[in-house]
Amino acid sequence: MTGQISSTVEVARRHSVPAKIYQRTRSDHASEIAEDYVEAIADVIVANGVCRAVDLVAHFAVTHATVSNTISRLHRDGFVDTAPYQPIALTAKGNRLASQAKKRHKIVTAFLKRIGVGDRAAEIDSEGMEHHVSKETLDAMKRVLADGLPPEKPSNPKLS
Amino acid sequence: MTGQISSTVEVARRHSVPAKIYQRTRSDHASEIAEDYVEAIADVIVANGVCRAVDLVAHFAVTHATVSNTISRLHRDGFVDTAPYQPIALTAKGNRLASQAKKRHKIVTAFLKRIGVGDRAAEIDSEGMEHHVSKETLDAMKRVLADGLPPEKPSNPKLS
DNA sequence: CAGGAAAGTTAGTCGATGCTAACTTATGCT
DNA sequence: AGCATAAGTTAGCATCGACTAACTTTCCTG
Repeated sequence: MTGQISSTVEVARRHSVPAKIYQRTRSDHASEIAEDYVEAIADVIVANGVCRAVDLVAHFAVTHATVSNTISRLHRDGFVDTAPYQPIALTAKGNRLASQAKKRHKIVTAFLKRIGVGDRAAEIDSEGMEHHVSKETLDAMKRVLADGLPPEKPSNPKLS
Repeated sequence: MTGQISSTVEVARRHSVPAKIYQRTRSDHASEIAEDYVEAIADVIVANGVCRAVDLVAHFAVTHATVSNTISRLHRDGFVDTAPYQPIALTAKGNRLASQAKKRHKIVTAFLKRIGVGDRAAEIDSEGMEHHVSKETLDAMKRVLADGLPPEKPSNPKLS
């Protein structure tokens, strides 16, 4: 999966930024659903004591079959602990991922609200954005929440 | 594709926010790649006069085969205009999407830099985030860029 | 202008994510 | 206890996005 990529990236270095970026974007994709699921599972457990597949069916608006498949993958990848017809629990690994995702999610949501986005849109957008926010950006958001906007950078003095 | 979703969403209304959100996330997914591609194609055309598949191979660090497939889909969906062994042009529809994506991308990048994210991370994160930013959030970003942070909402005065 | 390299296409494969349909297991209610 | 309904699983299919391998077309260069 990495063999001939290096050469392609090599070529791409002549270009502005990209290439590597899209690699990242793609591999992230895989784990986005994992994050969404473990986060949801954690929420349901808090709310109901246990999490059943049917809760996720409702949460994600997909069919039972899809949830079943996805849970299998999560189980295969060590995020959840479950057995046929049993409730779904998080493993340590799953729990770590869930709480990390939740933290990030909260910050992004709070940040969006802080910059003037309405509650509803903030909820929705943070859902999509959270998976693409790097540590650096997250830190910047935290700083803004705590201290407000940083001073404007002197990068465009010639413009004024 | 919509038949039994309505009933599932119905069920989901008992829950907090979700359900519909994830529907959106999924259908967005399809168009994310379309956006990335038309944006890249537009850039390459500006830079080189024409865009060939090989330019996209470099840009996205994927194989020729993948680009070929993707271009076929874009053609099928009316975003690009091309023929075998010919350069790739954007249709009116493709152009519209490209310039819209580019605009959004620029705003997100500028915004991230403004809140203190480094150039490199701003480029990378905006790539992933741009597809998940609603008009409302985009407007909020524009306002911050123009006028700074809005006054803090009176929602948490008890906290201070 | 011929031949080879570069560019592009096609065929076949894989995994993720979704679906429907059909089946099995569990539960709950009378 | 016994059956209907709810919950969960399995099988089979489709699409997308990626890959490799093999082939074809273009185009440049000697």
